[in-house]
Amino acid sequence: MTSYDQIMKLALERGFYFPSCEIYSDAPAGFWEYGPMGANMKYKFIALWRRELIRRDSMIEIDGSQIMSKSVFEASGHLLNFSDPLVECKNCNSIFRADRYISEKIGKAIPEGTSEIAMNSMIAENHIRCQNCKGEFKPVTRFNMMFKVGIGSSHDEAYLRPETCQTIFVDFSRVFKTMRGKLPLGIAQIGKSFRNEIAPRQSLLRLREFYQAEIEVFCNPERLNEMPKFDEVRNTRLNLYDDEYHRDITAYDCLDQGLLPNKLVAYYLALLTEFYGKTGIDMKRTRFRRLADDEKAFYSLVAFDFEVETSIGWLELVACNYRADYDLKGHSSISNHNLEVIEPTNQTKVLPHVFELSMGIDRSLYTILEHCYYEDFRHDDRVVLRLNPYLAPITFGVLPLMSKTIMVEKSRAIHSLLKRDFDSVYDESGSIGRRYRRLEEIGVPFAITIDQQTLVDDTVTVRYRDSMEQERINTGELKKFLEDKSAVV
RNA sequence: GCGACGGUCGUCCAGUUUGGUCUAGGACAUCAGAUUGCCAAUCUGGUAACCCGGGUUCAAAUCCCGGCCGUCGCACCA
Repeated sequence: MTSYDQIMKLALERGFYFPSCEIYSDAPAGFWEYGPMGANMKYKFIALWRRELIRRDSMIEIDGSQIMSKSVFEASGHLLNFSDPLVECKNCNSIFRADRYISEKIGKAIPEGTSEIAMNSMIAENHIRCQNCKGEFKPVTRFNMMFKVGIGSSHDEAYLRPETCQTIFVDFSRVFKTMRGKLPLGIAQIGKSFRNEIAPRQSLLRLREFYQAEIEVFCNPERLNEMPKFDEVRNTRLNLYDDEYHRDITAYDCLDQGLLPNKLVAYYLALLTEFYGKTGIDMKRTRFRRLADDEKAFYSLVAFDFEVETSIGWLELVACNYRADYDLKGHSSISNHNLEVIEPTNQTKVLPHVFELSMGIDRSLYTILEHCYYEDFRHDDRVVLRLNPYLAPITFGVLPLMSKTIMVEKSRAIHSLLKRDFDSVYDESGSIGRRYRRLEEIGVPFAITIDQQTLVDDTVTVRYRDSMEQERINTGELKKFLEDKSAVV
């Protein structure tokens, strides 16, 4: 069984995630639910993200609408660019990407933005037919990956946002003013985005409805190397990959050797590296890959994907795009609002540029599960999810050594003292060994066991998931003990 | 979206070839009880499934058609 299958099995059996609407046979692909364990883990992942990125860098966070008006996506370019021209064979229904197919057949490049009409004439003039069955093609159509929705009784045209950042851009002016912003400023958002993928696959890795955590750093393009806080991360080590690997190289050296364009970009890539280092992902299996021009999104000037190696290959977790003034310029022009801000040092107006860190939460959670999954062949092949305590969906379990004794009553009392401060479970069912194994499998880092001695001196044992070692703790000190042990370090 | 293959308890699998013996079987998991009392012990009992819709037939998990989902390949992935 591959690692992906093992994680899938664990997710289904233990309530991390499972298909949406699964009791109905018309449940569409690409929609998944987080069960109790997955939802808890997601909350903790977000808490870590806030701590290590938002608070650390003094960013500000908003929470915007998922449905946005048509004009937003005219301005953002998604109505035009976020779609593919397709041709379909009348005979065998094969579907091809129209521009690429024509260009392949006539040996000439088809420019972006070529109209459907023009492409239809090219097909006719060059007698292009289906390569599978020689059938004729239906007229070229466009498939837009945004979900269209109708608002109100008149069904006014609007769309589910295909990326969370568009709300940040349209809110930028008000947020910047009301929060007394100064460049560079990170504005962040966590939420759902929606893309009508043609073929969603692999559970959490390619969804039609998914969580993003996006950070848009607004900056003055003239001052990308004025970053005093860069010194905090100058020795942070990154893995870069362009034509060749540059492993374990400090942020400072990346700049020095011209591998990264400026201090602002280097600073945020380093910050992101430090964040992911705390998630339990094996950083030796990660890299920032610089994208070639033909791989980049239409709005991106320079792009680095933060990728991680998993059982199904390299997986993109974060897209880091230098979007320049693409978005603010577009929104400014379509909305007729001036989105420039004042640069305080010389009182000049500037339209900020944007460097974006666009993180896929679902993919990140999957990767954490996979990298933390461990089969301990020295102890009955036990399965241990070695999650960092601050990301574990459950922090501890309370277990009476024996059921049907006064230990049960004592255990419940101890659980009551702690359950409001932590995510926890109480379990008296089955042998003590079986209960430890159940907790290990869902990554519970600590097991508190109430035994004979507890009744005598009010101490309990705390068992560590990974080492299986135990230590005795006074019940009065448990809360502090657990807080200390599950703190982010 | 195309093509190939597949879909049976929470999970994995048997049964489908050759329709009836399937009131659908097993393992693990889970629940209750007994027993034990610090690392998946044992025993007893229980809960629990034929992806959905239509068709053929005296009879469908099994054959046929359509849909949905999954895996892989192609294409797609702003």
